[in-house]
Amino acid sequence: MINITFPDGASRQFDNPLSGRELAASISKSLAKKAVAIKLGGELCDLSDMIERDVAVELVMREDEAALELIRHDCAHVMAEAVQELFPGTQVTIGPVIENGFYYDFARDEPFRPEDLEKIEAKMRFIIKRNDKFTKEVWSRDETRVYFLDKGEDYKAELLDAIPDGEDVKIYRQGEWLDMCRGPHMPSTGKIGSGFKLLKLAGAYWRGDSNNAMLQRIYGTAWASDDDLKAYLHMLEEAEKRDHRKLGREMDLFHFQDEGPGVVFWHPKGWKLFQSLINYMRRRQDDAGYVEVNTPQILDRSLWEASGHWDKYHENMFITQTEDHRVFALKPMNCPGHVQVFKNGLKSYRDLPMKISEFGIVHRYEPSGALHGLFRVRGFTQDDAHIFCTEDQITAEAVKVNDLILSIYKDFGFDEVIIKFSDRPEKRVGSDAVWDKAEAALRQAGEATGQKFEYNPGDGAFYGPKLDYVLRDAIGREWQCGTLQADFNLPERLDAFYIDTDGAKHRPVMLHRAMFGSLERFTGILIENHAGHFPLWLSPHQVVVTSITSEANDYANEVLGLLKKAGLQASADTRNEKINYKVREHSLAKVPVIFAVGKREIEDRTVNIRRLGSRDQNTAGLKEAIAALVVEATPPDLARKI
RNA sequence: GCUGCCGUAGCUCAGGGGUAGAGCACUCCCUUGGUAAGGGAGAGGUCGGAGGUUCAAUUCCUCCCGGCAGCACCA
Repeated sequence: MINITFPDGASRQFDNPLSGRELAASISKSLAKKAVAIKLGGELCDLSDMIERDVAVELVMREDEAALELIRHDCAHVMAEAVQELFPGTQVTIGPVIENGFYYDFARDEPFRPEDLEKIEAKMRFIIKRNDKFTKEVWSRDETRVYFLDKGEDYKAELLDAIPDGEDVKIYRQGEWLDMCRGPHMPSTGKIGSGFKLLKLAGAYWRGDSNNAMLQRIYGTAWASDDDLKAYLHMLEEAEKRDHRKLGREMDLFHFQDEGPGVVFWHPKGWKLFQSLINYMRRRQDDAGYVEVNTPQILDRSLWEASGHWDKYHENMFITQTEDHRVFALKPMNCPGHVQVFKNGLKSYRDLPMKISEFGIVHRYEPSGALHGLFRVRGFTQDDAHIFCTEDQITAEAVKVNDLILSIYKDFGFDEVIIKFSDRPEKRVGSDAVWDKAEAALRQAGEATGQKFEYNPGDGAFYGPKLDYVLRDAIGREWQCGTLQADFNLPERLDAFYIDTDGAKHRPVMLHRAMFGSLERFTGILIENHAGHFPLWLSPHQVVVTSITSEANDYANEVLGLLKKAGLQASADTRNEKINYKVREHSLAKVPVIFAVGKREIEDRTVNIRRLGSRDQNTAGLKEAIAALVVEATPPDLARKI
């Protein structure tokens, strides 16, 4: 007797094992038709799988959320068949489901061309229309190996060897074509429907290792319906519109040029925004007891050797040699410099914790392929700080850092923050005993914050474990910005010490921390998060006063003077253009507030106000309008103090 | 760094072995207009760089530089 329970709590008994399909049919014909898979004890399985034990089941319909990954996975198989049919001799490798779609990696000497995607897609639609049944078979290892090697599918044979002993080797057939696969799949290719599209071609290393051969990856997206596909493609277009590289140019914030790959030319407005971030952070850090320093851009090789950076990263450092053959490196990190500040002059336990901060400009020779607008650059500014403290102080200091980070993100409108704990990586400095201590201390500190955190094994810095702060932006993307790292190694390597109550030298612990991380990158994130529509306090160009006729030019300039006197970032547009033209231009430039002044406003000493994103206008007295903007433009931390 | 694609005016892009094109932006003139493009004229280019093939290269080939997508990397 087999006892099957359903999600609604109902249960049914069967005398003999039966398949999911039979179970569905036993309930209703239409259910059997609509079901595409079954969950057995929460695990997604083929409808053809036999139910042989007491289990909780859930039939999965094509429209169900759970079916989406099947649609995508099936789509990957169909794509692989289409590719092998169109391009004989191409080897298949792996084709997993990813967020919003799928990909399949192929091995083929000839590169695929962008126009091939259309042909492949057409072939896929043909295969889907043919509605081939997916059937599962279990093969022996030997016959599977012989089959794929015989077909010239060396990668598949290699994948076979990776399947753990005792696990079945499953083969899924669709018509004439078959693939070794973990499954599950829907009953037939026709269930995929038409809501899919091949998106892009890219190279990808076999098994994600850059020492291996490069395969060709084809990415696709797939959805339950054409409408869902359309919505997704529309979302992609919208995301493209907020691309900070595009907005940076349109809003005249910054530029890049060939002579400086990966380094930013900040324009006046972009720099204003950048300075707003620094000013804000400086106030927050001052309030939190940090002392700001500035340390050299270039330092002798020996210091980087001592810190361990040379050994780990010298290939990624900008190195310079002087006439006297001394080798200097542009700093890739601020920590060694801060240790020098700490070491200069004897420190007492009374000086701890000492929180040294710097808006440190660091340079890293990033691989050319990694560069990406402001998000990945070769020269950037960190809101870096190092807290020199005793082991006993770690928890309290970590909690303070945690609170500060969360408070700061909130001020920028990022309420959703994920925290990740990373422990020792393979490449590291320091003994295991020291790492044991550092990891335990940081983990305990993390727990003391009361925040939940995810575990991210092996991803720590080479000198210590870390807590990373990941924020979620307006369109759901995640950005790792803040970090808090416990370091027992660098103080040792660079011989930092303080005099404790016993009159003897002791090692301090260093907590490395950053909150924005890279100011450049954070600026890019803000641009994309707001799609260029900055809140007033961050906007580098807050108000433009437009004259409606040249008669109003003098008044416009007078208004401008008052705005500036009130500390607002403002300009006047007295050009000989129509108001429509000016409104359009400043709206496109994303100026948050447009004042329009004409005869009426001159007479009444008022301004007509139009806010970005609204077609409505309202008129207000000059003084009142400016006063209201001053309030709105006050940074959130200062507003709290008023 | 790797694979693929790309590089033409400030921007967005068309073109293509035989003296380089459009729209917007820019300059000047007309227009004084009440909330997302008023009209006209003008100026603007070593077609990313260096070699090569050719009577002739912006166009074809090679190398280099830079960008884009993904992979790898990210102290």
